[in-house]
Amino acid sequence: MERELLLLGLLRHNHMHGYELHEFINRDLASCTDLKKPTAYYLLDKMAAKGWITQTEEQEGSRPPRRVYQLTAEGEAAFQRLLRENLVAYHQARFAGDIGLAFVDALEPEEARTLLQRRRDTLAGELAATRHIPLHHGTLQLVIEHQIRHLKAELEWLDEVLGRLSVD
Amino acid sequence: MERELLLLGLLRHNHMHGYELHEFINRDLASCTDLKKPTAYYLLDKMAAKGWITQTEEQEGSRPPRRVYQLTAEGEAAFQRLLRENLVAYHQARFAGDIGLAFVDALEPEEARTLLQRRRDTLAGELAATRHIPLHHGTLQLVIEHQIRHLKAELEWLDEVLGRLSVD
DNA sequence: GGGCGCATGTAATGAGTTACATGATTGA
DNA sequence: TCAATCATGTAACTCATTACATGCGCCC
Repeated sequence: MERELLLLGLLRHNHMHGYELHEFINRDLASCTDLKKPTAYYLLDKMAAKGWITQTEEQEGSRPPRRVYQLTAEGEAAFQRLLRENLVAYHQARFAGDIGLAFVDALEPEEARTLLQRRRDTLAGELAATRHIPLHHGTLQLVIEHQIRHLKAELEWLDEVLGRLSVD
Repeated sequence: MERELLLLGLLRHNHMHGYELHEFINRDLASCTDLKKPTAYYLLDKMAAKGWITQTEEQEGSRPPRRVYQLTAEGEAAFQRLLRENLVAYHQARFAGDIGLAFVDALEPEEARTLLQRRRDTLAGELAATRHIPLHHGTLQLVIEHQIRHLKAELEWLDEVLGRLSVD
C-alpha cells in the first residue's frame, strides 16, 4: 500500500512520532493524500509488528510521552521494494465528480451551471491554497507541482463544460 | 455514494440487470470507475431494500433468469438529490503514483528513468485505448473526454519529470 | 469434451473512517 | 476557567474486494 510507502519514506530521514506524521501529512501533503489519525497509528503498529520500524519512548517535560519511530534494515528493504513497485506502475485516477457530469443533462442547464459554478469556486480556492504551500525539499516538491498542474487543468476543463452548458 | 448515483443514472433510461450493468461499466466506463460484480449485486440489493428500485424476474429461453431493475419514484428522488450533491462539490483526486515520485530521489536517476519509462508506456497505452472507446450518448461522453484530457496532461507531466531526471 | 459466456450469489477479509475516550499542558 | 493543543488509542462500522460456488448453453 502506498500509505506505508509514504510513512516509511518520511521516517527514513526524520524520526517522527504518530501525531507528528499525521500533522505533517494533513498540513503539507493534504493536496495529495489524507491520512486520519487512527489510520496512522494503525499502520505504525502494523509496520512495527512486521519489524519494519522500531519505536523509542520519548518524554519532553511533562508532555504526554511519544513514540518516535525509525526504520530497521528490513524497513529500508521494504521501502526500496515498495518504491520501485510504485514507480513502475501507472495508477489510474478516478474522478468521483465525473459521475455527476455524466448525468448533468438530467437538469435544466441553468441549475446545472449554478451548481457547477460552486464546484468551480471550491476548485479555484484549492488551487490558490496549494500555491501557498511552502516548498518541500527534494522530490517531495514534485507532489505539490503535480497537484497544481492538475488543478489548473481541472479549472480549464470545468470552464469548458460550463461554456458548453451555456450554448446548448 | 457516487456508485449508487451511477447505477441509478444508468437505470433511469435503460432497465438493466446486474450482469449487464457490471459489463457496461467495466467495458465502456472503465476509464472512469470500476465496479466489481459482487459490489454491483450488493448495491442493487441495498437500493432495492431502500425502495429506490424494483426488480422484475425475466427469462430468455433457458438462460439463467435475470433480475431487471427499474427506478421507483423514491429512486428518482434519490437520483435527483445525489446528482445535485455530486455536482456542487469538488471531489479531490488522489494520485497514488505521486507517493513514489515524492521519494524518487532515493534511487539512481538511471534506474528511476527506467521505472518511470515503464509507467509512461502503460499510460500511453491507456490513452490510446480510451481514444477508441465508442461515443456515448448525451453527457455520458463528458466522462470519456475528461479522461482523455487528463491522460494527455499526465503524459506531459511524466515527460517533464523524466526530462528533469536526465538533467540532474 | 472442454472452455467460455451468461447470470447469480455467499463468505471472509481488508482498509479506512467515525465516534468516542483519556489526560496533561498552554494560552486567552 | 475554558478552550485548544499535544499525544495516544479503542470499538464499531462501512465500503469494497477477493475468492469461492453454482449451473446451464454455446461453440469448437
